[in-house]
Amino acid sequence: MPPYDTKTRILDGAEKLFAREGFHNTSLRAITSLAEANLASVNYHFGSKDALLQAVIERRLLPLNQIRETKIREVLARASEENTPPTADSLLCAFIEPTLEFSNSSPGAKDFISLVGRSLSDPDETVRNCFLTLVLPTFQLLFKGLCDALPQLSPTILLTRLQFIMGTMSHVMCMGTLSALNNPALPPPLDQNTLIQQLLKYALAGLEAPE
Amino acid sequence: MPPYDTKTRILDGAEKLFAREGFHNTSLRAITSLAEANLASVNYHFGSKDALLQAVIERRLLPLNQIRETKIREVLARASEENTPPTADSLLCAFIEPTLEFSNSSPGAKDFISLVGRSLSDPDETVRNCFLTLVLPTFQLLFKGLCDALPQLSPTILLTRLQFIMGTMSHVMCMGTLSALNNPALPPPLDQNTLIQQLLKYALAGLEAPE
DNA sequence: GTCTATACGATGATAGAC
DNA sequence: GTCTATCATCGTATAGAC
Repeated sequence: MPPYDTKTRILDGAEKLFAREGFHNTSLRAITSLAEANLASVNYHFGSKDALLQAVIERRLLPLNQIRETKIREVLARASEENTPPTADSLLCAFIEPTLEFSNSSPGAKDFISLVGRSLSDPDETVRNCFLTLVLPTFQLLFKGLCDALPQLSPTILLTRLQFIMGTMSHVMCMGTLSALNNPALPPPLDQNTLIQQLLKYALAGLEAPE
Repeated sequence: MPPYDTKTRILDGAEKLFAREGFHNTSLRAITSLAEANLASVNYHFGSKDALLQAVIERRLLPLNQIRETKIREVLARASEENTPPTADSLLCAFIEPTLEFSNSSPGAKDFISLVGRSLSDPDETVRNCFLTLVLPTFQLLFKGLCDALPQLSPTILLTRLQFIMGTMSHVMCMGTLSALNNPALPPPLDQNTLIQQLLKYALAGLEAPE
């Protein structure tokens, strides 16, 4: 691996291996060997394997959520300017679309996306909380916006459906590296751009369904 | 643990621990100590830890899928009797509702459901394939029925949306044992029955959205 | 401050005695 | 069928070199 600093080399190696092999199936020895670093340097720089995962996720998710929040705030500002409620479509778009652009921005980002997709349903609470804590502010912003956009729906129902959408998203994000349903009896899968477009349409219809 | 046979005691213990602690965080020693069996008996009866997981999943998923398939075939038969296409609503219902009844049928079943929810997005391909192979026949039956129910949608789009629904379902199934989004700023979560009802409504709206 | 070498307890797996 | 003994590998901790 190129001669940038050890900490970054470890982060890059861990991101790749965690996403491809899973957190628990990736040994620190595999990471340090890929990153050309010493085994003990992980504990020196990050403290533990759990903390390394947290660092891997934070490095990319914080900027991504910042983009999402900016876009959501833009939608809210435009709506308040025109004195109309924001549309659910534009809000959902502001949350989902940056994921796609981000995923195409670098090779490591694609690995990262599927890693995040999995983190949401990881049995280890440490892993889940690491992810949930980071998205909660963005999630709440989106939720408040949607309450204005769809006042005919109760907040409880809205929150439930928003969680459904998170489930759908995390599943789609995982599927990036999955070769799962390639069955000859079934039609071939869509490319990633159309997939995200379809996801938006599906999620919006489910969100707006009458109560 | 009661004196039924070792194999079953191991299956029960593994089911509970896999679901609660996750597959990789559960040691064979923890399972055998809970099942009051010897460490080596796992490898004797099942061959490996992976194979044990497969056995745990198969034991419950095969009967569950049989119920699902029976219900789906009933819907298809009724429709063909009346010479009308089946409704997407009744098909989706036949697939999703048995999950709920099954989950309430025994304490072990509830653990099992969240275990299955996770298996779908497990980074380990062995784990995923173990699950996917078992649902594929049921999935294909459902898919064919939906092609008749919603002829205005192309099979590719239909399959994509069906995968979205699987993602949503697996997320909901996980959430059973998750204490994730309990935030004071957000409304409290729904009970499981209403949750499934809402899931059905959400999934149906997403499935039927215009193309 | 960074990094290395090395050691420790726990894990999944297996071979062979009973 | 069951158990004991043993093995390689895992995450982690620490002492000390640069």
